[in-house]
Amino acid sequence: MRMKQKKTARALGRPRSFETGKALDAAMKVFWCKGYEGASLSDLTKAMGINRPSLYAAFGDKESLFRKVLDRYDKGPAAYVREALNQPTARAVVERLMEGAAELGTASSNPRGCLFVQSALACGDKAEGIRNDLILRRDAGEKAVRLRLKRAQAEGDLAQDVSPADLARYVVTVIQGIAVQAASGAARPELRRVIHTALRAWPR
Amino acid sequence: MRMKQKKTARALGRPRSFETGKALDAAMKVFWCKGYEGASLSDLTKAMGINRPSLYAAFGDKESLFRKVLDRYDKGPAAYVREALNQPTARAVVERLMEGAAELGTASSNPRGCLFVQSALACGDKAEGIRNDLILRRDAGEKAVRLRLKRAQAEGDLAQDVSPADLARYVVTVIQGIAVQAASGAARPELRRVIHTALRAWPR
DNA sequence: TCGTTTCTGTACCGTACAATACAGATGTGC
DNA sequence: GCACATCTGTATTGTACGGTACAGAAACGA
Repeated sequence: MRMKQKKTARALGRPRSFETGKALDAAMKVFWCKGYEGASLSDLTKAMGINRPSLYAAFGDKESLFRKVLDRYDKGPAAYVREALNQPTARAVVERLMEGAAELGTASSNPRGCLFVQSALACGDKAEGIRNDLILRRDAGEKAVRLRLKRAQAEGDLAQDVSPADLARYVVTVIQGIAVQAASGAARPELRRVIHTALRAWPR
Repeated sequence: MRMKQKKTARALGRPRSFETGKALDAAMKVFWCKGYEGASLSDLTKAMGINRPSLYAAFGDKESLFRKVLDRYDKGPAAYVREALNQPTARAVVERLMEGAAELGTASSNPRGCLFVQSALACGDKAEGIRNDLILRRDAGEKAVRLRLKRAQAEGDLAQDVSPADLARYVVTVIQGIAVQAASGAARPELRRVIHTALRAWPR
């Protein structure tokens, strides 16, 4: 019936004392450093600068908050993936993917490594849903690379005798290895040399 | 003074109702599946078939138990590394390393993935000591590969214009990527094709 | 048989966890 | 100014965690 009160989302009641975006970024860093299980609600509320009931009212429980953080990671730190997939050639796509992973994993403004890889590789029973979600997200990334390589093949940009599926899986494997290396403290120049070596496998 | 009572280690007092080796293997699988933090003492005692005070008497606290498990993993499931390093050529060494990682990570008799990689990539504050220990063990593996490649170079088995350090780090990165893939459910044939692709980077 | 030593099993401790109840604070609309 | 809606802060809940006290059981030597 009435369709007027949705425009400006007027604040009714006491306004929030924090920005949800900033709070999610703070939560992201905590999860990124400590993993899903390793991050306690006290860690989170302390980093976000809010207290527990506010967190629950704004983001739901810990699992719901983590999923919101994952979505934000997708659009923020992990946006380099989309940018890389838009490169004109398959070779450039893969180069940018690997370089982006190395840059993100070693950036001083972020925790090290990759949130998708290290949040719940192995976990207790309570976090299995999260773990499976992360597996799905990693698989989605691999599929996107595979489809991009298939397109490249259709465009004549990639030799017909290579398997886009195999090449995509190799690329994703190297990227995940880079994430582990970054989380273990590898420096960016070392990872650049790893990428240089990895690209020697490019089909010729 | 007297040096007689050490030969047969005669059992004094009530004997153990379990074999420490079997119990450690059971604990290994729990840590392998759930990670260091995700494995609770209840999970461990249930899988090991012993109760809590027996665990503490035999293995110390959780951290001490985990370190004993790591040592056993080194001599058991991870023994393929030493075997691979003994291959006659650098190329064979690297092939066996990658294949061993894929086989171990996807063996039906084991949990998936690699204990060293997924036990504590990211963790809470209490487990940081464990995390650092695992980083040191991974670094030690990389150093072993590097030294083996250096030896190969000295033996004329590896071209002089390649960097053993860079190549070793690439190999370890691929292996760690394989571990992530295996933990995420990748099948062995897929990983074999990843290895085939990865080996195309071998210096020619 | 008895004393000693070591292991087993139950029951428990203090702590930290994720999640919430409740009261007071702070804003909007009328 | 007043009712209402929403957020904040303290204080608390029940539960699961890692770790342990204590009593009884099972082996040995004398």
